[in-house]
Amino acid sequence: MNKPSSLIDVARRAKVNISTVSRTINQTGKIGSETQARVRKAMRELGYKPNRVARRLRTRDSSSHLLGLIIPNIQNIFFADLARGVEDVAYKSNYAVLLCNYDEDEAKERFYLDVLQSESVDGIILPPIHETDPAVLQVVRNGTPVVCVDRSLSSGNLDKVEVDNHTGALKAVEHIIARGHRRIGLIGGPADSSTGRERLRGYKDAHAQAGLALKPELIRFGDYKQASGETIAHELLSLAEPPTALFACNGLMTAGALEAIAARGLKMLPDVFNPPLTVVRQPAYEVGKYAAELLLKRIEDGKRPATSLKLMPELIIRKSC
Amino acid sequence: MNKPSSLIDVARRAKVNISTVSRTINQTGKIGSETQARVRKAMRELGYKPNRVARRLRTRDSSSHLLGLIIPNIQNIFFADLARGVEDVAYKSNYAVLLCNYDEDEAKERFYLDVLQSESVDGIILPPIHETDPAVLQVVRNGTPVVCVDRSLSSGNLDKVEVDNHTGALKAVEHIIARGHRRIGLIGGPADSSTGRERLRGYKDAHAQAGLALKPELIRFGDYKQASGETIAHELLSLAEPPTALFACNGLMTAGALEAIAARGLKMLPDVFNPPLTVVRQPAYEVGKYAAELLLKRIEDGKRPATSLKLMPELIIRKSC
DNA sequence: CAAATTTATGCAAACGTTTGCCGCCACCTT
DNA sequence: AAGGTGGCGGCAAACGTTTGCATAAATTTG
Repeated sequence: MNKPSSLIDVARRAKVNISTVSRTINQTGKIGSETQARVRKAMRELGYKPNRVARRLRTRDSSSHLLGLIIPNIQNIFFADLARGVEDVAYKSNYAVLLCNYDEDEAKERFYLDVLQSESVDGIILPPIHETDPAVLQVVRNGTPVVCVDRSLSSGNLDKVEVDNHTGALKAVEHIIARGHRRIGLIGGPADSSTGRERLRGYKDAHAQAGLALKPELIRFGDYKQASGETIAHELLSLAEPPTALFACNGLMTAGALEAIAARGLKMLPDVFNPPLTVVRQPAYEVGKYAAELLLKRIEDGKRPATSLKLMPELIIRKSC
Repeated sequence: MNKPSSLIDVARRAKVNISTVSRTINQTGKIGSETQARVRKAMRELGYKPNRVARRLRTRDSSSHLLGLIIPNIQNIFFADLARGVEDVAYKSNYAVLLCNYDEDEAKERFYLDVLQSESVDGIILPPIHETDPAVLQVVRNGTPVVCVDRSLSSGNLDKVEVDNHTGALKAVEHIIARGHRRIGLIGGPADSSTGRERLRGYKDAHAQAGLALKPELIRFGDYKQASGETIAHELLSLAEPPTALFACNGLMTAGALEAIAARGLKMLPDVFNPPLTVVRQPAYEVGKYAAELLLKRIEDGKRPATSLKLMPELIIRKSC
């Protein structure tokens, strides 16, 4: 219950002014070495810990050592990995991370953007809710450094780090084709998401490269949630001429599709339909890591040109399930 | 780049003193309704957002509207779910959550405890690194509300919410026994973790209840990581008289065990060894939710008696893999 | 050796709130 | 008519820092 010691306590004990203490801590200004030693000793004896809140209030520009991370849902492994990447580089630079889940809910996103600004975070990392997100643009206009991840913002040239979804899908479908499949079902992402569109493009390009015609009945769009993967898989497998392989556009829909396959598995001869499970590993941790690095650089130098990173996903080829 | 408006700006525009504005916002003190209306109008017009940092600096006691959450690793689904539970109730009460991953590293834990105190969080939720965690006790002594989750702290009667690991393991092993298994391999948690010990006790009690003798060679301890699950599963399956079922003490070790089984699956006749995959679902989200609720209550009333919740895990019975 | 410069430290304002205290006004009560 | 009461709102201090400016001492310079 004893309240923590402040600069004043340290100053009193070291018989100096508080500004001297502040300057020894921050290594700013000229302070004699013997004075510094005395101050340090006092700090040690009192167990002094600087108050980040006061510091944050005082210094408008950077140095608040706090980052904001706004993501749809931490329960999604992609964002958990991403968050971990952010947190790791933040920790290395003595930054803490304020985590916000916004559930693709614009009201929640706005609330958190307000909170983060109100907390004077040094910068914010987030996947914009859609390509022209006015709330985010407002924040950028306020001068808060922002790095976009996963998705991007059409206007405003911001730092961003994305995954090359087109190439990822392309390689995956190429691989499926190479394994001899000719009828590949697509469980796509929402048509209005950039990630969904890019993956669709990869699917189509792979077909084009192989000289394979697209079969419209094999192409369906879900909403990135498990249930839709299951539904669509059922639909596809119920076709008169079902696909011999499926390409699902994210992890949750893949899980749903596997449920569907398992449910039908009993009724089907295993070799009639034995889908090879190959996954496109999103470099989520790396996305977070690079985003945080970019953000820290921008915090240090607000004038540097915006850089845009595109990370390549990895194709992981597994045996059939 | 325009700096945000402050109480002063609002006060000027509404032609009142800043204290009047503050009091209208916080609904404290007596302010006439027409004055309030004028103030609100000014706030709206200026797009005023209160500065949480200044507020936090000023008010030592509670009302900083910030919670700290320190967990081993957000990539662990258990903690991701827990974090989500915390965040959801925090959001409902207009709190934000500062997330810290400490990786079971004491230095990191100390760093983050310092940061959280330095940020004047209203309270902290964490699984203590071990049962007598001096750093955490120090924080408690400083008067910061703390709620323990998952594991508990031996001394200091704190609010805590845990999972009933003993019953969970007991029910799971009972279920396995009921399915006719007599040789059940245990892939246990670390012997020095309370969760590991409790689950071991459940395993043993289930055997005792069924009048089954324990076979020491079937009981092995891992470290809750995937690799150890795989290694131990291989060991167990290599025994002259292998177990007919396995009970792994957490999700990652289960995954490792499944890898091992899959790797051997080709060489084994499927009906010789066909482990039923039944899982004990930890109510992680609920743990986080209740912990946050407890914490908010304690923030409101520091004198309330410490309450201790024990949540029951759910046995989810699946078909064999 | 006086003047100019550098070095080391103190002083006090500012960041944006909250809040105890005081005063004003209007309305009752004797 | 004098005093009391209560509603309303202003004044200013405080929270713990950082930092521009002033100043004293020490050092270099001409």
